Amino acid sequence: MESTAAPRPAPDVGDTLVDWFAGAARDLPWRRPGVDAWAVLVSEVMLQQTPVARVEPVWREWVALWPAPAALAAASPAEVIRAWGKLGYPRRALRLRETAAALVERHGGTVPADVAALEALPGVGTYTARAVACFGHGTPQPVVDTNVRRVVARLVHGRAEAGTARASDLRDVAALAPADPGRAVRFSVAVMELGALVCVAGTPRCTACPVTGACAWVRAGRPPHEGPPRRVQRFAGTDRQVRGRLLDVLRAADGPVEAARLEEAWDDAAQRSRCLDSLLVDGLLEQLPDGRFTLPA
DNA sequence: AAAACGTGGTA
DNA sequence: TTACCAAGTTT
Repeated sequence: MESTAAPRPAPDVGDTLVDWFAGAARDLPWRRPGVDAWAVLVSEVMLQQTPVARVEPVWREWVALWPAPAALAAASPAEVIRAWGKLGYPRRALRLRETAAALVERHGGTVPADVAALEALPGVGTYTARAVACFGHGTPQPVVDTNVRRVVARLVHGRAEAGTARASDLRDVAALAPADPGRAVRFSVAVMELGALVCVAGTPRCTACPVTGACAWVRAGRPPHEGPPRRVQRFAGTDRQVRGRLLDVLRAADGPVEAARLEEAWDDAAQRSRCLDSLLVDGLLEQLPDGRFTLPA
């Protein structure tokens, strides 16, 4: 016992974040009460590398069209690819449909809460599996996405940027989580939200941060990133752009299209042909006996 | 383990 | 205008 005024113990970081989240959280549709694990799974897959603002309208459409795994499993690839719109990485749409079929076959048309069972689903990796268990089923799970890796890098390790994903990230967030299960669940979203709104990649808003007093990076004087700059992947001129253009033609068309129509989408014949092939291999496209191309029925 | 995989908003 | 970057997964 100190005889003088003891310094007030720093409030627990986990609890502080949960309390901050209560007032600062965005009102996102998949966070509303009554949203089931399937709808959460759909949102998580759509949110893989795609910003919230673009996901919202498409997510509403999907959960209205296909409110359960069985409904999506019964849809055709063509319907699913069209409904995916321009969210990007359309293989996600196909995999989500495959996941729906797997849920019907292996889990009675329901979404399991077990992380290993979730990770066994196509297009569901370590992040998504934990996110679905945690946010979809209310099972406390440490969750590590790009936001969390950045928050951990700064708050815990005092580094400006997260490097490549490390196995220790999971342990690092888990160490901050409140013991109470309900609060632990909210903590997992709260850390992501902090990374999305405050501890952002560009210019972090440390003055608005609820845990700036506990931040190792701030304490170190916000040192800049050391090491090689992370290079951003090019897009213009890549096969990704060509595939996007090609698929865009098919999505817009009412039915099968002539090969000539696709030639207008990209000049380089060799690249166009290569991309057409890869789209066929991926099951995003189909070629009819008459040579025309179509979305897979 | 690096690279592929879409798209569009923002600084 | 270019460059960064957004709730990753797969090969």
